[in-house]
Amino acid sequence: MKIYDTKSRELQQVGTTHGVLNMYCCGPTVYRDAHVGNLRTFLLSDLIARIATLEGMTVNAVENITDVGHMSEDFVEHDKMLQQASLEKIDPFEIARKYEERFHADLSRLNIIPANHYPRASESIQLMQDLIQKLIDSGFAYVGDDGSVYFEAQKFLGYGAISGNKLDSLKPGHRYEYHNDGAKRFHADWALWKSAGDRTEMVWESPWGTGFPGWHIECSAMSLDLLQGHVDVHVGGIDLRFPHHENERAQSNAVIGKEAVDLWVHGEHLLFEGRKMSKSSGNVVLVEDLISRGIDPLALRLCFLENRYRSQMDLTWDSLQAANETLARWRTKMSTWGSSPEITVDTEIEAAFGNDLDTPKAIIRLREIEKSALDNKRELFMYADRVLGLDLDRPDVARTLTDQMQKILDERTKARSEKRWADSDALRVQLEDLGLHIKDTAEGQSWS
RNA sequence: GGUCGGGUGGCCGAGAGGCGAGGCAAGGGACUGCAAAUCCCUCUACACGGGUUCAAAUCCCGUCCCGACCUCCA
Repeated sequence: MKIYDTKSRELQQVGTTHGVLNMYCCGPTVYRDAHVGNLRTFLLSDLIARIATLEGMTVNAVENITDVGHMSEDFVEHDKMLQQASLEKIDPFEIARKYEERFHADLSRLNIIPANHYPRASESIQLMQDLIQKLIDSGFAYVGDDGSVYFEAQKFLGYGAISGNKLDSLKPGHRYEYHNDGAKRFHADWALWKSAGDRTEMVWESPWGTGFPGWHIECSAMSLDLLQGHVDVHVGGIDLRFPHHENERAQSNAVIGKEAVDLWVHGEHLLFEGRKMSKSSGNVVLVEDLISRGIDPLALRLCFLENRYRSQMDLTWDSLQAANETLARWRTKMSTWGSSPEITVDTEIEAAFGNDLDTPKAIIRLREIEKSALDNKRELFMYADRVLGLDLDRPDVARTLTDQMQKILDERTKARSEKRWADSDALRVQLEDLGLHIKDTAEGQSWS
């Protein structure tokens, strides 16, 4: 399979190390629920893993859980984990565990296959300290007079290769208020270890005093450790391209003396009703919100798959509704096409998957197959679903009827047999108001 | 100011020099007691101005507009 690499800005063949595809994905920060935009990125790593598996590779996927650190890059008092903890009046670690659990539940509702490892930043402190020490020893990092340890950006040649930013053109304080506190030697230097200051929660002892890790170091530490020093594919949201991935690359490469990551893959952002989904825009949508509107979470997955992962996509309630109906129609048709669990490879779909995850094309092909006269539609759909993960072979769930529903259904059967159409129509409206879909056929009415 | 990516029919969205993707919505038809579901049909576009070419939505130049990132973010 080929995929677009942000660093080289072209399609690259996905490779393996000793026969295993080592993939690292920047995971969630667990101080709140992941919204559907966050989930789009995690779907991206799921797609890569599924396609690689389908192509016969073995996948070793790591996704970190950020439960400490990075939200306080510049303002200690604004640490989001600690803020949320004081808001919910529980221990910050409990907050982290709570939202981590909910994160896994959301992944499962979107049929995202779990990664092999979910390392927590808070449990990788020693790894990070080891890495920081190595960076100090090799002259890439220094201890500031504020007790924090900083990475010296200018020491790493090639800084900016992923984002295209150059150190010279990074203006200090272009969008944020730059505090020259004197500890950093250069404005683009970043903290590897932050001095605790007044903080008493989520802090650790270190050779440089009590403190907590900077945001970027956790990904270097965990990926180098769990993936034996080499990442074949590194996944994350487009916003992480700079500074997070730029800094991560500098740290990792400085430690191992070579390129730690082969391919950098970035997922574009999700807009909702025309605007970037974010807390500040007030348009955050959770998986819960879909469910409460009667939309199958896998309809969201279908919406995502109908758009290229590298394009910003505008999600709307209309598109979710349309996907929900398409999904229902496909499942109904699948059940009329038999019950075989067999798959048949469709070469067009196979090629689309291998060509930079062209799931939109795969879905177009699926619609074509749906309307065709082929007699192995089910097998072709089953094949596509290995990657699409839409549970296309899920049987219709039998609805449980309430006594009231059963009573109205019985009345309507009677009315229909007596050709009292006005009564029949009125009863149908009643049933529909109760949430049933009524179909009248030659054999009588059916409901779902 | 720097770095990315865009502007395609009522809407969403592929395509990347020549055969008008597809979906949603809408309208018409078949089916139905009427519906629903399903199936069939219909409509049609490439931001603007130049240029290259036998041929441009696609390439080149210019203009306008939009979004993202530039030290919080998936």
